Amino acid sequence: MATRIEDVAAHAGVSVKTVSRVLNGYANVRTNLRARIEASIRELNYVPNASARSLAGNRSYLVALLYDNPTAVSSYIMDVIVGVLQACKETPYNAVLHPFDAADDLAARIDGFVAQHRPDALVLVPPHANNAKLLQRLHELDIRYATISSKLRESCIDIGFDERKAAADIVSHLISLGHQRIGHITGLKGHGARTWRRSGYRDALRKAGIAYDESLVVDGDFTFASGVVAAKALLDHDRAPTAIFAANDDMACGVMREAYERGLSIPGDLSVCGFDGTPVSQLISPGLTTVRQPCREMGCAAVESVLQAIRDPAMSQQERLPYQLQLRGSSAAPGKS
Amino acid sequence: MATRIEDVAAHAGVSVKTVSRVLNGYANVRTNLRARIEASIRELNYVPNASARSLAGNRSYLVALLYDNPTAVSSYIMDVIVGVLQACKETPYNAVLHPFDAADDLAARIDGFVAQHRPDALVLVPPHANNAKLLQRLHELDIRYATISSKLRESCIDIGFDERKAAADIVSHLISLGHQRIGHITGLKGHGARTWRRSGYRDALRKAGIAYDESLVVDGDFTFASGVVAAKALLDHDRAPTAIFAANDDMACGVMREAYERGLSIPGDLSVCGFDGTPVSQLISPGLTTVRQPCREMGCAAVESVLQAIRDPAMSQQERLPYQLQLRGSSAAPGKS
DNA sequence: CTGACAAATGCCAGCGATGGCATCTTCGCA
DNA sequence: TGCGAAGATGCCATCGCTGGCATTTGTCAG
Repeated sequence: MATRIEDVAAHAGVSVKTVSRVLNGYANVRTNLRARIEASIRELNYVPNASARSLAGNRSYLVALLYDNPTAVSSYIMDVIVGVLQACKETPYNAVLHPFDAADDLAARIDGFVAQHRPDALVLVPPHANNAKLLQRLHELDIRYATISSKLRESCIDIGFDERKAAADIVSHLISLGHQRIGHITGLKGHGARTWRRSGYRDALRKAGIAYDESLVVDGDFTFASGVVAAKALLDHDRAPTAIFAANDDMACGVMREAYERGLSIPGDLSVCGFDGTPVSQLISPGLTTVRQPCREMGCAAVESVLQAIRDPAMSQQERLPYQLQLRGSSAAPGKS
Repeated sequence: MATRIEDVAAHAGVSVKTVSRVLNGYANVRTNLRARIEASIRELNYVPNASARSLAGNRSYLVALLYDNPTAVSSYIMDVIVGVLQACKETPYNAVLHPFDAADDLAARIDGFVAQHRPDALVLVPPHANNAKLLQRLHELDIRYATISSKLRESCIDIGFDERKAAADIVSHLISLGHQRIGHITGLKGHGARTWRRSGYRDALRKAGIAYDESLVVDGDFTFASGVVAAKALLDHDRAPTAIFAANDDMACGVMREAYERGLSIPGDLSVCGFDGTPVSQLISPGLTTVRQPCREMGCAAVESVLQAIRDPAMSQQERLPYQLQLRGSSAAPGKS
C-alpha cells in the first residue's frame, strides 16, 4: 500500500541499504548517487515507517514528556509541551505525552512504559524532575533524560531559570516603588518553587535593609482559593501590607478577588504581584505584574539538549534561561490612586 | 535486554502464539492456560514492544490528534488533549499530538504523516475538522477519524455540543435579568463558532421579542485586543448597551479591561458574558458569566467513538454533549450597583 | 469404542527497516 | 602500470510480534 524503502531503491536503481544510508545521514554515499536517491524519495513521497525503523534500529525516535496531574493540565505544563513539540518539529523525533500520577510508585511504573515504547529520551518536569527514586531508576535503565527544574543538578541535563533571583527582582520592583510592608503568599509545601520564591523575597528585603516580618508571610498552596484565604489574613493584619507578592499568578488573582470584595482599588490601595506569567496575567484588569517563566523555551531547550546527548553521551549540561519581569498595572507606588 | 514474548512463552510453557492470543484478547484459549500465561506476564513484568506489534499487526495503537496553531496552544485545545489522553489511558492506544499549520496544504501533508506513523485513528478539532479537502483525503486513504465540531456532519463520527443553543441560553439569561440593549462581539470570520454564537444571540432576542439592532453587533476575532476595540465601539454608541455578550472569554476580558479603563463598574454599569469557560473566567474579578464547553468530554468521547468504529467499521455517530451555563458575578440586573 | 468435527495450540513466514560483514570501486603512489 | 588501502555499495540476518494454516486435542453422537 504505502511506499517502502524497497520501492525507492528500485526507482533509484540502488540497493535498499544505500537508501537507508541516505535516510540516516551516513557520509559514505557518492554525491550523485545521494542526489538521485533523494530525488526518488521526493518523487515517490516516501516516508520511512516509524515502527519498522524503531524495531530494526533499536531506536524509537520518541521523546517522552512525563508530567503529573493528568486531570488538569496547568498552563505551565501546557507551555512546556508547546516547547517540546516545537523542538521535535525540526528533528526526526516525535513527542509522546505521558501523564504519570505522582502518587503512584513511579520508579516501578516507569519500567513498563520504557519497555513498551523505548523512548530514546525523557523530559521530566516538577515534581517528577525532583523524584530521586525515579531518577535513580532511569540511571539503572540507562535512559537519557533531561529535567526541567530550578535545582540545576550536576551531572545531568537540567534546564531551569533563576527562580530565586526572579522572585527577588519582582520584590525589589515593589520596594523601588516605595513599598516597605510587603506581604508574601507562599507556594505549596514540599515544592522547590515555594522555597526559591520565598528565599528571593527575603533576599530583596535584606538587600533593601527592610526587616523580615514573619507575620507578613502566609502559607498558600498555589490555588486561587488559597490566595483568597491568605489575602484575607494579610488584609486583616493590624498593620496591613501595601503590597502582596504571591508565589504564583493564580494566588495573585485570589488576592485581587479579595481586594475586589472589599472594595479596595488595585494598585491604589494595594499592589499585587504574581509569578509565572500565565495567560490570565494579561487578561485580568488591571494587568498583573509578574515574572514570565520561560516555559516554552525550557521545553525546547530540554529536548535539544537531550537529543544532543544522544549523539555525545558524555554530555551533561546545566542551562539557565532568561526570565522576564512583566510590569503591568497591578503594581504602583503605595497610597496612589 | 527487556522481556520478550518468547520469554513469557518459555516461562509459561506454551507457544509464543498462544501468549500473543492472550495479549490480543482472542477467545479460544483454555481458561487455565490463559490464567497461567497472565501470571507469567505479571511475574516477568512483560509489556509488548509497541514497534514490533505495530509492524507485524499493521496496527499502530496510535490515535493522532491534529490541531492548528503550533505556537500558542489555546486552553480549548489543551482541554481536548487532556480528554484524549484520558480516554487513551484505559486502552492499549496511545495519543500522538500533531500540530499542523492550517496555512499549509494539509491534504497533501497528511499523506506523509500517515505513511510515517500509520495512526489507527485521527481526531480533528476546528479548523481542521471543517477542512473539506482534508476530510476528503482521509476518506481516500481510508483512515478512520472523528471530528470535534458543532456541525454534526452525517456519515462521520462527530462530537460536539449545541453551540447555538448555548449562546441563546446565555443571552436569555441576560434578558431575564432585565437587559434590553445587549451588545454582541462576534468571533473571527470563517469560523463556525462565529456563526453559531451569533445565531444563538439572535435566537434569544427573537424569542424575547427584542428587535435585532445591527449597530449592537461588532466584529471581533477571538483575541483580547479585539475585545477591547469592540468594547470601545459599543460603549461609545449613543445608546450604549447595558450588557455585552462576547463570543469568547478572552474578548469578554477585553470588555472588562475597557470598562476598567473607563471606570465603569461591572456588573453595576455593565454586564458582561463570555463563552468557553476558560480558566480565566474563574480567576478574574468579578467572576465571568460564561458557558463551559465540554472540551475534555469531547476529546474523550471522540477517542472512544473512533476506537469503537475500529471494531465496528460501519459505525457513524453524532453526539451532542451537555454544556454548562456558569453564572458568576459579571452579570446582574441593569443599573444595579 | 470409534469416527467426525470443532476447538485449542503450534509452526513458520513476513511486516519494513537497519547492522554487520563481504564485495566491488576508486584512487594514490611506487 | 599495478597494487593495496580506503571508500562505496550490496547481501542477508535480524529486531519482536502477529497472521495464516497445519496439527493436535477434546467432544459427542452413533
